Amino acid sequence: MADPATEASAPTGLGTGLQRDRPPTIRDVAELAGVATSTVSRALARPDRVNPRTRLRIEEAAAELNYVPSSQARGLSSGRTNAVAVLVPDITNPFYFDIIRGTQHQLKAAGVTQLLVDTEESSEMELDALHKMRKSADGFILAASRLTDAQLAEVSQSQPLVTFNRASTSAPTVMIDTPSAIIQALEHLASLGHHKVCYVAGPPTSWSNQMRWKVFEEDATKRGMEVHRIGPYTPKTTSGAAAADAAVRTGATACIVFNDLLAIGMLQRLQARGIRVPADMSIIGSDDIFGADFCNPPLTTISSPIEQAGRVAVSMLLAQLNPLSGSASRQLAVMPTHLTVRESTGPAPQ
Amino acid sequence: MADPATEASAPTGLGTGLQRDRPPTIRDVAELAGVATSTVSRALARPDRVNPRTRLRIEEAAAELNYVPSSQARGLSSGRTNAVAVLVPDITNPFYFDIIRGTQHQLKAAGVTQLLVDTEESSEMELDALHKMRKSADGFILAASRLTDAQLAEVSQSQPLVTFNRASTSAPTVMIDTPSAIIQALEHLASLGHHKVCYVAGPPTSWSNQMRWKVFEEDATKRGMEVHRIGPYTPKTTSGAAAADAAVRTGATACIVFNDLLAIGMLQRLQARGIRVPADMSIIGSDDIFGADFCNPPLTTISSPIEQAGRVAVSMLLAQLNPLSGSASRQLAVMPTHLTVRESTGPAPQ
DNA sequence: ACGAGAATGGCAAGCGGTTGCCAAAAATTG
DNA sequence: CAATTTTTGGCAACCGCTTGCCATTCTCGT
Repeated sequence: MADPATEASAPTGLGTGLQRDRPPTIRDVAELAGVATSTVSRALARPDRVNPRTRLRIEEAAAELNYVPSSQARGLSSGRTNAVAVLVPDITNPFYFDIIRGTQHQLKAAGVTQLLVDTEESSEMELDALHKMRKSADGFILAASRLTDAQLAEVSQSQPLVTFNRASTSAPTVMIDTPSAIIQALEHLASLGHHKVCYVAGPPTSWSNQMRWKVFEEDATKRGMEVHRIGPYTPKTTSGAAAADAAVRTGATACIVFNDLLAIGMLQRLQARGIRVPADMSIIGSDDIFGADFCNPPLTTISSPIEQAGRVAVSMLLAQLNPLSGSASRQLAVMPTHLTVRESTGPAPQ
Repeated sequence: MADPATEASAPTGLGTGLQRDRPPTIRDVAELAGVATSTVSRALARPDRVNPRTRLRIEEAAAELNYVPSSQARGLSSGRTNAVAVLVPDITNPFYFDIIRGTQHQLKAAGVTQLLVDTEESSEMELDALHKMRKSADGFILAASRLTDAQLAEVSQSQPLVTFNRASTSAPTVMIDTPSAIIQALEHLASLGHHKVCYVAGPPTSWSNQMRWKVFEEDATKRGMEVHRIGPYTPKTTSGAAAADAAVRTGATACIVFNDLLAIGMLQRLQARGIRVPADMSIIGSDDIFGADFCNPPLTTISSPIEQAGRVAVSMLLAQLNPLSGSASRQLAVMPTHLTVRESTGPAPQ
């Protein structure tokens, strides 16, 4: 610019030009540093595209003005939003808190904003969010998606996403090694002498629920156990009572329960009814949520690094967003599981 | 525009112009509806500023194109972002889950996006987030803010915010009625014959911690009780062990604990040490978090409608953002508390 | 010392909306 | 039926930043 106004810039403010009335823009920085806005922009985005000396000047100017770029404007022109939406079926469920924690952590590390959405176990809300936010998020993480394969395939075509605990051929996925987990659990029960086992089912639309049942049935049958199944139940502690009653009625001596929430609810009901756990009935939960270690009795459950899963999901998504040269990004991550034996399982009665 | 291109618009797409290659903009809608972009914008924002017939045409066009306005662009030009940031000290803490749930719920109802931030109990991170996000959020909800009064005052000057569980004269606040809660708890203990009571303190920077202690000391002294105080402890179950040991050492027969997390941790430790609760020692927690009802023994605790508090906070913030004519917005909401007596409290020993 | 190529930085055209201002059209009034 | 007021809708200037393209300026090689 021709204006030599470089230093006579702030008759309004007090002191060094801080405390303008209006938040500083890139233009203010440019002016203070005596360069063009484009240069400022580049200095901030690709520091090596600019002379170190200039960059320094710009950085000082930015610091002095206390400049913060507008993510809005940046997004508008660049097309990126620097935000990722995390869709969970139920904010209320402690299980998802772990994954939220994981994603939050990793996203923050990458300087990306997390947009948290509760889809209320509904595929419609899920689709809706996916649609409405397509412009405000660069990518999505779908935890325990309720979408059909077809929907998932379609959606994943138009926007980067990774699914968690929901197999998909169309999008990168991070999964919990459920089959192994169920087998470990059955092995544990078998070793305790249980012959009649019952699967307490969760939401029918849950992929992992289906998966668990499938493996359960296969493996338990293979072991020559008497197999029962009850449910579906809403995965909340409040559904535990009904589940407990139904479980008792099957005559099974051990239950593998869709998740810990439901399992804890069952524990409460069984205790209320005077049915001793594990003396009369063994209970195995799944997820090892907060509380599983201090409920009464402490719950034997299938543990896995959920929080880490969240982090991995983010990594996979970010890899998809900024494809690095060379290495194709991973399409599938399987998180290991292990059985955490506590006090809700014991030898079969008799 | 003079171009009579109104209907020859989509030689690229298939069928009715859906499925363009590029997401439709307001311009596409305008063209399809045969109006100016400004009209489309108004039709969507202030429907009564536009002729019902025109509006209908526009809505149809928008629907056909599957148009979703870009929040980025909208934000850029309007200055509003339609997002609110919720800052919590620790995502890991179930207490905050409840409030997050509440804010999430109410924000969604208002069509506002929630930006969740974990400040890791640090005032620096809090300030930083406040600063960095000032452009990307219309307002802030600070849960259990760690800022000093001065910082809070300064920040609240430049951006709309409401604090939760942190008194402030400079910003609207929603609080838990702690004094009443503590008094109820002490009353309960007194009625059970306890004379030696101990306050188990949480983070020194926590305003509510200070508040609780103050009321505790006053009221317990007034009742002629022997008052002890231990801590500070990190409000996590893992700190419970140390807290339990220290508590035992004071000789107190009952503890009021900063929060449930810590209380549950203490319960575990006491059990491990063979100290019976409540026979040997009574424990009262605070917050009634998930798990307080099924830990062992179930925890007597101070309950309050946390989730509702989150909703109220959002309402107060939104009222601040869209000042309705007339009614000045509320500056303070105090959520009621009550003691939920479960099994961790009982008669004093002897 | 001269010319080629690399490094640096400016120009300006957007990105997709919003909104103040104004003109045309419609409704109301005398 | 003309004059006036109210609606309705278009124009165009931004909002703050990014980026393709091009003009300078540096660096070197010879």
